[in-house]
Amino acid sequence: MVESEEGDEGLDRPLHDLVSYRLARVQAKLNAQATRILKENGGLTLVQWRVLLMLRRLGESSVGELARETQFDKALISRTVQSLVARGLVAHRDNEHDQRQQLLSTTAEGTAIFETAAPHMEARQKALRGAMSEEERSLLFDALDRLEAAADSRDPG
Amino acid sequence: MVESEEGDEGLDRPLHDLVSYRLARVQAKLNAQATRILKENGGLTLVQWRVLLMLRRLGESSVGELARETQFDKALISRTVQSLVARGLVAHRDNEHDQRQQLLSTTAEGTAIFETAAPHMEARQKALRGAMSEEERSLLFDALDRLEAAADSRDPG
DNA sequence: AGGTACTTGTTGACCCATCATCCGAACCAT
DNA sequence: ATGGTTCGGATGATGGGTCAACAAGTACCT
Repeated sequence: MVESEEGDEGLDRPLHDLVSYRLARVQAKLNAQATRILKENGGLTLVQWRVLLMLRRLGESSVGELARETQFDKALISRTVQSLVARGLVAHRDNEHDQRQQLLSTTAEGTAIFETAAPHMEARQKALRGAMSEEERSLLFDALDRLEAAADSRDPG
Repeated sequence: MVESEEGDEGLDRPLHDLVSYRLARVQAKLNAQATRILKENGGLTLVQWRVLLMLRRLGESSVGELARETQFDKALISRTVQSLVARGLVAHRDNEHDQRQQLLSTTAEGTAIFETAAPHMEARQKALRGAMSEEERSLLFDALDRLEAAADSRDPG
């Protein structure tokens, strides 16, 4: 049932020893921090921010493209784009080659809001990178890769 | 506007280089994995699982205690406990010393469901730990600590 | 006792996130 | 062209997660 030496391998460990728990905690905090920064500097939500960021990188793109690139659910992107259009931060025009999709782009106002938030988000990203050395970050990313792989396996046992 | 040497310090990096983004991705996957395992083995949600786990560790406890120990919001715990009571997995009795709180404990059925899920969750936890060496894990945890600290600072610039 | 402040838990509102489903458009067979 | 399949996107439902407001209980203080 369990390897002979470790009766409390999993569930009786203190929470701060559990990988998944620690990651969840840190991620929640990072998320909260980003959310707060965005709220205070332009009033974007995190997903709205990511969409604007991605539009800025890709130029005119469709909902599907944004979903793929941001790795967010297409339903989430669809709703977020609607909110951005409603706020006048994103414009859409028909794609004459495919009536199913609309091509999205940021408006001048969208760019303005983006640029309100951008320096703060850049500073944050820089601070996060600064919390580790190059070596550590590469090690961290490596470990994350392996965790991600472990999370993908269907039966972890 | 930006430090002289690094025009693309933050926002133009590919997403997989962004710490917050990577963590979010991995955490989402781990979460999805745990959610799936629990759904298929007893039908608990992740929060319900954590509550049952904590009750098993702490014995009879209040909503507030559970919130503190799991580090979840008390509102979330409150609602989760309600769902567990509705399903008959958790029992409550009045605390005669403090009329505000009820003391919660798992029922026999709650324990049974917990034990259905437990081996799978243990195996998962073990697999996650196994994805790294002791050294790497300690390094990872260290890095996470610093990220957490960075996330706590109010202005990251 | 009465007043005040703090604690405990519930509720409502809101956003994030995922899943299933549905619809119209597009593509592709025969 | 017509029928089937796939694709792009929208929508509804559900649960996670946070925050603010609130009611009731408790504690303290005089």
